[in-house]
Amino acid sequence: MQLIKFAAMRCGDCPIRHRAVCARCDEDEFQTLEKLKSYKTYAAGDTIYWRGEPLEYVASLVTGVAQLSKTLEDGRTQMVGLLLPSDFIGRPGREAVGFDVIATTEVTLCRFQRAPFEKLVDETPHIAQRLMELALDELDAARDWMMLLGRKTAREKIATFVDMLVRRQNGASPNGDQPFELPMTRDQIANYLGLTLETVSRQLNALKRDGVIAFTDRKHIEVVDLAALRLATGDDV
Amino acid sequence: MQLIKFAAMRCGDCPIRHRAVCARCDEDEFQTLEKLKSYKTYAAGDTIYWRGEPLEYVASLVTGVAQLSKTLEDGRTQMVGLLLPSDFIGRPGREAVGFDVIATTEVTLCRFQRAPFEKLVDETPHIAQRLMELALDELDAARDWMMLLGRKTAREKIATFVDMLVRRQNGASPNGDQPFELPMTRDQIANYLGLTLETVSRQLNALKRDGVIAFTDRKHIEVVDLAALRLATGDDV
DNA sequence: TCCCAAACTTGATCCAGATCAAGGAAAGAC
DNA sequence: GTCTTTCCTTGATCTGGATCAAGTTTGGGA
Repeated sequence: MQLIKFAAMRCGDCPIRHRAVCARCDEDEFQTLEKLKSYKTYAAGDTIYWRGEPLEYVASLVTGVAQLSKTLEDGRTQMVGLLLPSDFIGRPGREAVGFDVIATTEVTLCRFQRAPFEKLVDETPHIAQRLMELALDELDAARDWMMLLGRKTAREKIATFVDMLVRRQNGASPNGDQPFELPMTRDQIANYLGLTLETVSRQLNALKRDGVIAFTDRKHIEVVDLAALRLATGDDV
Repeated sequence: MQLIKFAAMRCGDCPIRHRAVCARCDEDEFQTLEKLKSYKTYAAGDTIYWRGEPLEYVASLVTGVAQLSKTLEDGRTQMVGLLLPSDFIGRPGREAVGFDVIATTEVTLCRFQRAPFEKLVDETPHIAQRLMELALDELDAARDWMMLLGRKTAREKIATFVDMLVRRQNGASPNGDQPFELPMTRDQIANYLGLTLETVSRQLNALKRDGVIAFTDRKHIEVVDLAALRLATGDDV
């Protein structure tokens, strides 16, 4: 179990140290955080927070993938956010969240109790600023997603999704054509893109037939023609 | 021309004084803002900022309605935000915006040059906190919009849109069945909801036929049956 | 007052993606 | 190993909303 490994980890060794909410903290501030933090691991499929539930902890996502999901009265669901390592859950001044937070894969969080964390935010401009940046990044991502959901075709949606994973997983690497992981099932992808799982399956296979991508296995994709993929997103350059 | 009227306005008399970015400012802070601010009015249809253009000013929207719009390579467009009075344009640490900002109706902005404003934000926790709150409100709205764009039917989209306008225009009033303004054309509504203008027209008239709403004229709607309207949004309670 | 352009409505037809349906492959469980 | 369940693929059909195509209303300008 990973819990033990993380329980002993010091902030200085943390894999998300330079991207998370604590990115700009100095040694003193880390000392405070060390005392406040606790790790917790969730299995794939576990609900981390229920919509409307009072938020006892805020947290950084250390490893794994989690999703923010909304549900309509009749059960239709839509993912409204995807959390990757270094993303933050919970906001200053918000007692609850307006969506369910669900572990997509196994997930480890670095958690802080909300009340003491908010006190820390008030006293630490570094952290408040970083929190603002993270919120603005999410807002930009949400707006791109609105464009995708409102106006893109199924093929464009899939291409955009694959392109996003390439960018986030390969980081700065130029045009990494090494295989990368699809961290979600077809059903979850459909939920993210406002499609059905059948359409996701068909469009992924269409991109493969057209020589844009290739599968290693069902969960691993390789981009064969990055230019074609970018073109297929429909985005303006 | 309204310019003259606004040019002379003091912050204390401002209609958006208690909701805008300056909501929690004290008398001293207002003195600083008075020196920094300038008003500017745009005609309906004018572009206030172009996507990617360096942002010389940040601003609060004082009167009117503006839209944030994204465009795909082939010209399809999607609104990704709607700015109503007291909403803020431009973010600390962002040099440019990722969308066009367009005046939907005639719009008056209260503008601040970006550099001195950012300096002020750094020195004034009130303003930084308020800016964070505004960003988080926009993020919540964006997420509701993602649900709408990804999973709602045309009728649900229209009902949700009308419901939102009722809530924002009637403010706290219980179930205001006085007529209210549709601040946009059918085409703009379509762009907001990820529909076509024909579908917007058909669904608005369907809601009228079903006795949910009534038209005073093409730009003014009255909610006849608020419970039916809320039901038609498809939202969970 | 009349004209014109923009905004809106309404009808007919089409199609992308949903829905319905039936197997097939992979990954745990025992 | 084999059983079971979950995940994925593929095919057939259906449908909500897009698209195409006329009109109609409205309001602003000369």
